[in-house]
Amino acid sequence: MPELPEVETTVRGLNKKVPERTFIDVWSDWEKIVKKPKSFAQFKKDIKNKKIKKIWRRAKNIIFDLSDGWSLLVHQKMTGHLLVGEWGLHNGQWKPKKEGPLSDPYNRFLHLIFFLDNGKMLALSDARKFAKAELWKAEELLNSKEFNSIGPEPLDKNFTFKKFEGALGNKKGKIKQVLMNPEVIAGIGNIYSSEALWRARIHPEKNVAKLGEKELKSLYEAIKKVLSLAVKLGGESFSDYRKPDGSKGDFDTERQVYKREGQKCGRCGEKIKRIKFAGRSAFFCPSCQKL
DNA sequence: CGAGGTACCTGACAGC
DNA sequence: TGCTGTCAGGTACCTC
Repeated sequence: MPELPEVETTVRGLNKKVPERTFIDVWSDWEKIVKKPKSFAQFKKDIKNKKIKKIWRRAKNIIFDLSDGWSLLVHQKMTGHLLVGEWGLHNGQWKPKKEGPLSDPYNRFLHLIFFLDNGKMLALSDARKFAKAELWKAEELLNSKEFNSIGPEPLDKNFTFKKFEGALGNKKGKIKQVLMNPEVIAGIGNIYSSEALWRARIHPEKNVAKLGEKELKSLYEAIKKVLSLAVKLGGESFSDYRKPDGSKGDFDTERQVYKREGQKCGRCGEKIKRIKFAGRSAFFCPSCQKL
């Protein structure tokens, strides 16, 4: 699933394509994907004729500011991604109208499609159906508990080292797990936590309380660097994630440890290891990242 | 409160 | 070929 760089890439792509467009209709073969309002029929009714103003994100949530003070929130979760293009229905299957990036097999799991007033469509492809869409009154969303419990944005200008230290605060537990907690810092998931820790030469299982000032500083820098590099490259597409035009992101060349078990560390040549804790895989170099 | 497990789902792939 | 098991980018919720 997309992490911060992939979500940011999606937002930037959408902002080039859909502002000023109006929703004409919505289709779904998995109505449960809409969590708010509870009834899909109501969702359909509510979103009709709403105009898209701009798209932004908070953590991994994508928010469409709509006319009349409404907001559409989409979370892509593990395998979801938003696409803009044109599809046609053939024997119950949506097929892209033109050959190209949208024909990529990972783009074929369309479960929610918004029809726009220019003939194009905004579609959510999601193999695992974990993604969600919610329609909010903008003010209600901004004041919601879930929205306000999200940690600071690591690419914000005001995300200072002090703020980073403050976010980690007196957290206990393994650093990788803490980095992935959305209430601590926004947007970091399994890939970029592993990648940042490799760059900072910190073992993923190191206890937060045992990190020295120097380690914290290099981790802070590593997080900002790896995330902004990934944004610049349009994110990671080794699996399901695709940009809004259906094409792949280019972070793959920079991937040092994630999903590289058994391959050589780009720094010291040692074999990358995979361990499991907190129900997730962690990848690291046992020689560069010691406990 | 923290840690750990489960739930939500389906597809890709490895191994037999 | 086809079956089985493992793994998957997230996060909410439950229990101990």
